[in-house]
Amino acid sequence: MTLMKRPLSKRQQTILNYIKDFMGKNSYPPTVRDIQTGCEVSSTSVVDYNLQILQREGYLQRRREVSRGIELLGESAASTLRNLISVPVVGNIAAGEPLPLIDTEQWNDADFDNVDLPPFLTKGKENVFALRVKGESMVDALVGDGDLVLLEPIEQPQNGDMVAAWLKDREEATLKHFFLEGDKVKLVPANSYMQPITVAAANVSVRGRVVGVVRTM
Amino acid sequence: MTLMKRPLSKRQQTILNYIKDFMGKNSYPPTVRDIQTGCEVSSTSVVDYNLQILQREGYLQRRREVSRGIELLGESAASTLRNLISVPVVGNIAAGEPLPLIDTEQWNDADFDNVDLPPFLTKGKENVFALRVKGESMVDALVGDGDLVLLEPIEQPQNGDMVAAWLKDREEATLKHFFLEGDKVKLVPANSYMQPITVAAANVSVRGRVVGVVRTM
DNA sequence: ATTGACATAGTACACCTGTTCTGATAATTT
DNA sequence: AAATTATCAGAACAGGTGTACTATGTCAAT
Repeated sequence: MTLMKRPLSKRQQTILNYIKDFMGKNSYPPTVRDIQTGCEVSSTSVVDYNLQILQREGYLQRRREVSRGIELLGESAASTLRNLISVPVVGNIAAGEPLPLIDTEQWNDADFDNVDLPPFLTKGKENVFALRVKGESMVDALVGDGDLVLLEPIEQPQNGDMVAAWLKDREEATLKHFFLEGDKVKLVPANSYMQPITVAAANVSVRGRVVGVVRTM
Repeated sequence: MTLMKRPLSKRQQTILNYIKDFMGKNSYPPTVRDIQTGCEVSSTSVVDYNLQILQREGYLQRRREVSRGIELLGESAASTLRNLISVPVVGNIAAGEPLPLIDTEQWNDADFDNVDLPPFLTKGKENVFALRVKGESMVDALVGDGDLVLLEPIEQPQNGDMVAAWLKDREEATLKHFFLEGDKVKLVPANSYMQPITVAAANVSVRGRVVGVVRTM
């Protein structure tokens, strides 16, 4: 199963090590000329030549025409850095407060704080966003003040999904399990000690499906 | 103790997020012109101007005359550069089930399932471990079946800490806020609608302090 | 109205940087 | 020995890239 790599020349080893070292120190890759002087090579073309080989042999990836366009691959990549997914905290969720409207297209990360989460929390879903829970009104959903609720923006949930919904007549935001029954919707709290409510379907505006909850103390 | 940073303008936020995003995807920083087009700025000088501010305010470091010479600092770097932290799921927590004893020294990651979490969830604490909640007996702590409770192994909590404790006489595991009152311990549920209990201090075996909760649906 | 700090635009320059070209040298194969 | 391949050297080019300069607009304080 081990990939059979043809052995690297001494110069190629030197260059590869230099790149690792450089990136460890500088947080950006070296230029061809950085490598040239750093490895005491007489010409940029030699560096280019050996970089091509290193790329062909799978040690790194180059982006053509891009300065410092070197990416280390495999073991060479010291640590897998980008396994975190940035999720914008687009607003709050509280019983009496309107749910922020999410426009997936134009949400500009700039406007929001972000939290970085591991992929298993976002389930690989696109466009996951987060709401910060304010107050104790969501205890029936087992979420408390300050919790972060992770939501996937959908409007047509499956029965049983936990959703964030806005109840128009009550002017109330809520987190409940969703069950469509004819032209009515039954909303069931996660805490089974508490009572479900049933409301007209037209009265429920589903803003997203809950994919996770995160709490820090 | 909080550092007083003057708030960033919307454009500065946009640029900062763009850099984070770019570095997450590309393993090298963007150029001024990458930022210009990516953030839809009309001029490189505007990017340069705002980068100077971001540097002055401590969000990043620039290397003069160096292409892509941007290094994110502080939390900005933390989110993109730091690795996920592997946390072992050492066992279950259920009312009627004994809490697994944690031996920090000899726990071998190999023996357990692990979850990879972002650093902000483990608060930089050492030896954080996780317990999987079984059953509905912890609803008073706002955790439900299947939730993951993150714990820092300590035996002497501060008053107010939420702890995982074993009540010897009842043979019961519980998650409650801890308050030492003389030779007794008051255990207060997170859900304030429910009643605290007071037991003899000798009867309480604290196994860890809760630092976070994670739920996926 | 005037000032001044802040923010943005447009343009230009000088150097940086990846790439290419030509040629040479060393190592290996035939 | 000849041919072939691998590696290196030097130079040059074209576009990339950080930076500087001037001008314009915004907005609050004077």
